[in-house]
Amino acid sequence: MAQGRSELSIDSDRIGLFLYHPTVINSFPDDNHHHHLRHHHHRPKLKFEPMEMEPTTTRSPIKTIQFPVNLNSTTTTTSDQDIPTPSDHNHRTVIDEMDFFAQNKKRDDDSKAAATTVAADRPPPKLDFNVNTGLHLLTANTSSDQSMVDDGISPNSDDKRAKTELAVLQAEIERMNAENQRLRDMLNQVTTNYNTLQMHLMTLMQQQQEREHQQDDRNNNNMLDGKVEVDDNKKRGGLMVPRQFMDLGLAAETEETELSSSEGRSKDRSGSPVNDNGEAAASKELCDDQGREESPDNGSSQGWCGGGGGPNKVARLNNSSKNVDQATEATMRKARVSVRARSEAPMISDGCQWRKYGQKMAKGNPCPRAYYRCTMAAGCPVRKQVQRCAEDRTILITTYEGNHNHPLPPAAMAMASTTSSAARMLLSGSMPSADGLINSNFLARTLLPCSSNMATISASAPFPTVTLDLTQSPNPLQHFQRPPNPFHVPFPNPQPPANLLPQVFGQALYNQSKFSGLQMSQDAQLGHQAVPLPPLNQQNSLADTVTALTADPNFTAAIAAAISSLIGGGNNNGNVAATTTTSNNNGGVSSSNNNSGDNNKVNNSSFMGN
DNA sequence: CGTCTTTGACCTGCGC
DNA sequence: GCGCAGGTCAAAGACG
Repeated sequence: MAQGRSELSIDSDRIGLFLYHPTVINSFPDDNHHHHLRHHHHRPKLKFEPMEMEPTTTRSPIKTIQFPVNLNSTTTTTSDQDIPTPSDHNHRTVIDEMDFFAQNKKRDDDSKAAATTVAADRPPPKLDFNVNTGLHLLTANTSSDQSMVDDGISPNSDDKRAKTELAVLQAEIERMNAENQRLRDMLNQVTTNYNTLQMHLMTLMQQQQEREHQQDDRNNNNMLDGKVEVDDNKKRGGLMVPRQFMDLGLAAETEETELSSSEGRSKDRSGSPVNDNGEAAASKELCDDQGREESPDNGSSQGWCGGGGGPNKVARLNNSSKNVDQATEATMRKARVSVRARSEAPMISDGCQWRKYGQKMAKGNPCPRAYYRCTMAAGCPVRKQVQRCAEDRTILITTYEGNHNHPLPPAAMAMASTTSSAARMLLSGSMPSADGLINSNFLARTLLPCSSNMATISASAPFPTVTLDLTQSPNPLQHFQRPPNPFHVPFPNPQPPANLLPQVFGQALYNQSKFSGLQMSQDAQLGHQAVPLPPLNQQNSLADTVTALTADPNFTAAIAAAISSLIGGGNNNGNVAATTTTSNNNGGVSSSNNNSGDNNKVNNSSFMGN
């Protein structure tokens, strides 16, 4: 809570209309969405065409035929082949399919719905079985079965026809699948780009706020009223979020107020800490004050109920759940999204409220690592670690882990969606591999189009981690990221320390070397540059797209609408789903006895604020 | 007095 | 089995 208060809150509402359409809270819902999207174009055909649509001559015979056939055959046909029983049902289904092909062969005139429906009544033609088999095979995906049945039963001529069509259908299906995959990738790219843009906007706004904030502080030093206002904000704490919800287009006033409040908080904090010793205290203050950059990570762990313990506890929680989900959840829970950003402000708020539950000196870094837990909802599993970069303490490294199990305020959506997207992609790439390796190519290409040097993937880390480096300005957004910032004093060099880049990119390269993606060779070539880059054409096109989008004042609305329509408003759903799962787990999680109580209190307050 | 932060202790996983 | 490091817990203190 305290942090929530002190955090600089950035009104993301202005940035995106996602607010009401949180796209990425949960990875699973997204997956579903993607899946849905994947087949969006074709599925309807599959379901409905067989009966009514097929006959239509307007469509290409191949497309219309393919899916209808598959659907019909899947359930009934499979049984036919497997068990060649002369049951009426089997014949009927076969007949349907047969007629369907017959139509194709004959042409379309006869076809129409009548063909399918009527076919059921007709006696099964001789060839039906063969054709049916072919269809069935397609649906079954097993070529072996197909060949077996075809060879044995069908006459040569018909069999050849069936095979030919089959081959055509298969090719078409493959093509469709490829197209679906492409569409999925495109959607991911668009989503990620959008999220990245949001993050950049947040960063920019934060910097601007810092400026304003400092100016306000100067002014406020002479004006007590200003402080009073700040104090009010502190007391309100959670109200900040509600305000953000309410005022999508917050005026500078709000920001200033929040900023000033954040300063006050930072002061409070600096005073509160009991110092062990001079150095420690100094480092703590430095880290604590500055170490609040966030991005609610939606990593994607539905099952992770966040209760106290580490993976072991997670396992315990998931014991009751499905085994399959276990592995997935565990993997997802491990997925982390790290955000690197320069920030002199005491903290940056993404709209979430956090409670600090621990601090630890990490090896190799003089700055302590702070552990925060999301307190916006009871049992929210999301945690974040905040630590300053050892090489450049002006850089805040915030690592998010877990998935929010509650609706996020608009202010939190930007970071949440960004991190969740990154985590989701990370997981999507890593899931197939047992060792948690990541398809860095895909992810990098997805993340990088907008900012080629912003995103890195680390598979060598204990957990699959995506690092979003906001310390560098992406090409398309340079004008964005580099506003004259008087408060950027400590950072004469906007670029990260020279010794830092090798680590980040070297890791990415190392990871890339592990993968044999389609563009492996390309990445390898790019590897010399230590910057994974997407194909130039893709890069350019995306850059242009991003530029165009940014130029459009309504781009966020357009994107949000498009994505939300595609995803089908999974935001809240995802949250809800996560909540239910979490609630179950919470019992176990509550192992953090006192914490649970604290969380509840905190939650109440936060909700009241909301 | 309630809430939040601090911080030492504890737990767990991992490598040797 | 031991030690190390990361991560978490929870009592105590600080703050409003």
